[in-house]
Amino acid sequence: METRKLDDSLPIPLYHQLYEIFFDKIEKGVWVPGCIIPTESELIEYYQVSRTTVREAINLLVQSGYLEKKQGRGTMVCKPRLVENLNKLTGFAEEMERKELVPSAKLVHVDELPANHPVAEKLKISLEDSIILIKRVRLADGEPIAIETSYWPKSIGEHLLKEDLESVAFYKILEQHGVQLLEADEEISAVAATKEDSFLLGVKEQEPLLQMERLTLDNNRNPIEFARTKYRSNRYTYHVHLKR
Amino acid sequence: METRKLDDSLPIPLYHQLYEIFFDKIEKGVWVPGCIIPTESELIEYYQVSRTTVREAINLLVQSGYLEKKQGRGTMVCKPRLVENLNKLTGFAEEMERKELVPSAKLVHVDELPANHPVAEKLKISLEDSIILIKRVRLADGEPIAIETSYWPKSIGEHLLKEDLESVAFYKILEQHGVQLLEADEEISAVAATKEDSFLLGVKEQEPLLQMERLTLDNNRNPIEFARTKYRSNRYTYHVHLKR
DNA sequence: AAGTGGTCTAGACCACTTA
DNA sequence: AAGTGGTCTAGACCACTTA
Repeated sequence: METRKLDDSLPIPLYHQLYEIFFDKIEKGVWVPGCIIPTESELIEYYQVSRTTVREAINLLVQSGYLEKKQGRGTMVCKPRLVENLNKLTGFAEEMERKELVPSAKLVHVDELPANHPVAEKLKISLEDSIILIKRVRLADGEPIAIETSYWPKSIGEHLLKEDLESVAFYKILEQHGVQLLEADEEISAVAATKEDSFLLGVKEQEPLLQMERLTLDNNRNPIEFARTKYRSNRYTYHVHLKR
Repeated sequence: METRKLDDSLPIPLYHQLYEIFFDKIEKGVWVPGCIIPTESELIEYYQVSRTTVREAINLLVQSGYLEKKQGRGTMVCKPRLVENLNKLTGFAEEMERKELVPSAKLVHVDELPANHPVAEKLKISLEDSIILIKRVRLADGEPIAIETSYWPKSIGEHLLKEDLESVAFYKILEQHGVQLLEADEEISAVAATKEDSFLLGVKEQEPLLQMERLTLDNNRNPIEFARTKYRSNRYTYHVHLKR
């Protein structure tokens, strides 16, 4: 039996106190995912409040995805959301760790490019500056998943070149050097595997690959990275969560 | 003066009819961004409904970011969000209109499938129910861009079948019938064009296409659509905005 | 002081699901 | 047929903003 009750004297609205009580029950597993919670009538009776108050509390939990209502059937506790890390700016390594795969990298090529290179414009590189290119094959549990070609302003890229480029999560390194990532825009398309792609990834030539071009900005909205990553489509799917 | 009124005989809830009226006023600029809309009392008086009904309608618009309430002051129309069209759940037609292209559709196939079809599980279809399949080629400025195969629970799909399937934005139709879209999850991958794809889109066989599989949920988190859309990758790029 | 939206009650009839 | 949540009404008192 539940002991916690509502307190009319608090400045917190009753429906919000109820919301917290319900939230606790879900968190603590008193209300088990997949099960029907008590009916509105029962909650009204038990907590001695009006239907409006019960419904407001429940609606808050429906909106945040903890409960699901079904007319005629009842109100159910949702299974905990599996992901919700979606739409977050992460690097390959972080993403694979989330999926409980072991990320690694095989270095293909490093270069320093002059400021007249096509990507200089995206990176807003000044004419005296130059660009660091790092091309790697990315693996998960030892299996090649993607080819990642990243371009960095020299001031940023220098931090990376001091590290072991085969074992490194670039974004974590940069954050350790005080580079604060803010956001990124990506363009996603489908491309055919070139001869080199097919060699590096072990796929057939012309096989469809998922290509992602990303421009990443720091907290001052200065570009710090342009990257083109081509994924083996049968090994990697891109997830997006959209709201109306 | 406004002429449009509520119709008690419709199967659409009053608060939803009110929501549509208010939505129109915002869309058409009758209620100007930054201005305070009529008070709850005035709306109650004018539309002859209860406060609950007015508040439910307004809350829908607050939730979708069109209105902003302030206790003691009133309810204000929000300034239109500049961008943030990214990561928003829109249909093909809405998306093309935003890009100032003229969207259209060519119907390929319509069908009713039994509840033992593989997508029934995604749509949480009960065994007595069935599934409406609508397959269309989507065009922008008359040029084929994508093949869209959508699956709907019969109760939802029926609304669509009454419409001209070649000229229609499905999501808008559904919203007119009181179906509130909430969110969607998408999986994006690259696939090779099949023989049929190549015929419908006018591309070579095996050419890489960008494939998007979307499961759309309504406000009660019930699935209302599963859709698989294959885009010509040279004509369409998917944009994503990520935050750290 | 007057007017706004915020919270809350008590009640009614309905559509939908389940037994 | 009984029980669920969905919709709707009429009313009350409150906290907050503005004049």
